[in-house]
Amino acid sequence: MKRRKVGNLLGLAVLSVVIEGPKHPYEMAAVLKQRGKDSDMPIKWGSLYTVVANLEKHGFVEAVESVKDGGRPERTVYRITPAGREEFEDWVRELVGTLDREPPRFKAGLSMMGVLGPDQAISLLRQRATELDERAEAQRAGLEQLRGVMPRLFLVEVEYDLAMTEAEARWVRTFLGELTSGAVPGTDAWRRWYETGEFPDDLGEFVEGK
Amino acid sequence: MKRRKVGNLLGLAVLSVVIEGPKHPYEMAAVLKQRGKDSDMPIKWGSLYTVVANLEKHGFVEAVESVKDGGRPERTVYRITPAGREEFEDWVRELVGTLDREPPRFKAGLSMMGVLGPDQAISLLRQRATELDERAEAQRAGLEQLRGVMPRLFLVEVEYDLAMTEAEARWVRTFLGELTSGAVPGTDAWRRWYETGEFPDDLGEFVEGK
DNA sequence: TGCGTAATACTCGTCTGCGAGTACTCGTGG
DNA sequence: CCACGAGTACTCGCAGACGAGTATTACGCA
Repeated sequence: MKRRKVGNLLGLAVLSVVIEGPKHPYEMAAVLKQRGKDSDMPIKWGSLYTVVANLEKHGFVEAVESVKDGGRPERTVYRITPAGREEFEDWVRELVGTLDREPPRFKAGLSMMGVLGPDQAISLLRQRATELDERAEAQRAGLEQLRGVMPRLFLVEVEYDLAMTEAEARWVRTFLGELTSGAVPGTDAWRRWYETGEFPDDLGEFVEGK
Repeated sequence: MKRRKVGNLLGLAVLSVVIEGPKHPYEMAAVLKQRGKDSDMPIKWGSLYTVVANLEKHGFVEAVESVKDGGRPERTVYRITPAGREEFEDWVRELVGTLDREPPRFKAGLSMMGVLGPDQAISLLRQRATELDERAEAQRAGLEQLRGVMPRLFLVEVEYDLAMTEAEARWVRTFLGELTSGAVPGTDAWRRWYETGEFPDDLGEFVEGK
């Protein structure tokens, strides 16, 4: 038995809008988009209908009616069920309350940075640092602008995002500093390894530093 | 044309081991597992063979031979190609140098925390904070222990992970502090909304605080 | 010597995700 | 007044991800 009957996060988004009233899939997507949820998660049309169908299969939503409004294609309107409400809350509870091992891709990159050699690594990290700063700046601006319009409580997730961006930027900058100032032992051995392609059979080379 | 011909991160892992010498799939998995890569990414057997096949299809690896060693099932041994080497480096370059919008699930949870009401939210956040501390502690311990054995350069990704865990823990604690001390306006309106199910039609309720 | 269990090395089939199409309708500018 | 582009509302089908199964051999141990 797997964890979640419907695993796609888009399913959560669907529940979150359909909880406010019955909707047909296209409308759900429209609401999501209008609320800016699509910025972190562009709506995938293919997935939307699959996900809604799955939610229905598991009794989290049910079809209410098929409206033929004007000459438009037939629309099936769905409504959330009590089970769906339950599932939604439980899902949010899980998301907020527990850590999920979902390791960031950057971590994978770091662990394989060896192949690039120190010089390239440094320039890439510099680039990342710049991008992080830019993103943080954009987030700060967006936040500032929203602060007048939206209550603080609705901005929490943006604040979190910003905090994390800043933290990563700080870490990258710190590491970069150590790397360029020669505080990290083994950089020379690393360069040699990159240039010759031969891995030093003495691991000690990486720890002495020159 | 999509970004990456083989998109699965497992493909990167495969390249990273096959670059050290020809291997058959099962052996790749074994090496990965032995190096502890499987802790952040448990090997999915189904994916492994699909991914290797795809890598072959796109010319990143090639079959070297089919060995019949002992009575064991036939094994197909793969070797990396120059294109594969190129792809590997390029992939790592991308991972290190650029930001990928891959929004954390916790962020989704935060943005929907509303349905839970403030009290439940607070207790869940406390739980998360505890888990974060535990993880950080475990990472610190692991790091300390590895530091004697492995060169610093090979521990970078763990250091990054730790820094991020600590940063998140700090943010959660800070937010929790604000929430419980009443520094966040609108908490009462939030509770009322949760208890009655009625969303205040005056958004101002969330901003006045009481 | 025989038996159960772990390790080896995959194969198969399902289920999901999603891009690309389809078809219809409404508004508007020429 | 009608052609065309933007919006509406899906459908289809492929490709990738993955779990669960399969078959064989090696090994410990009673």
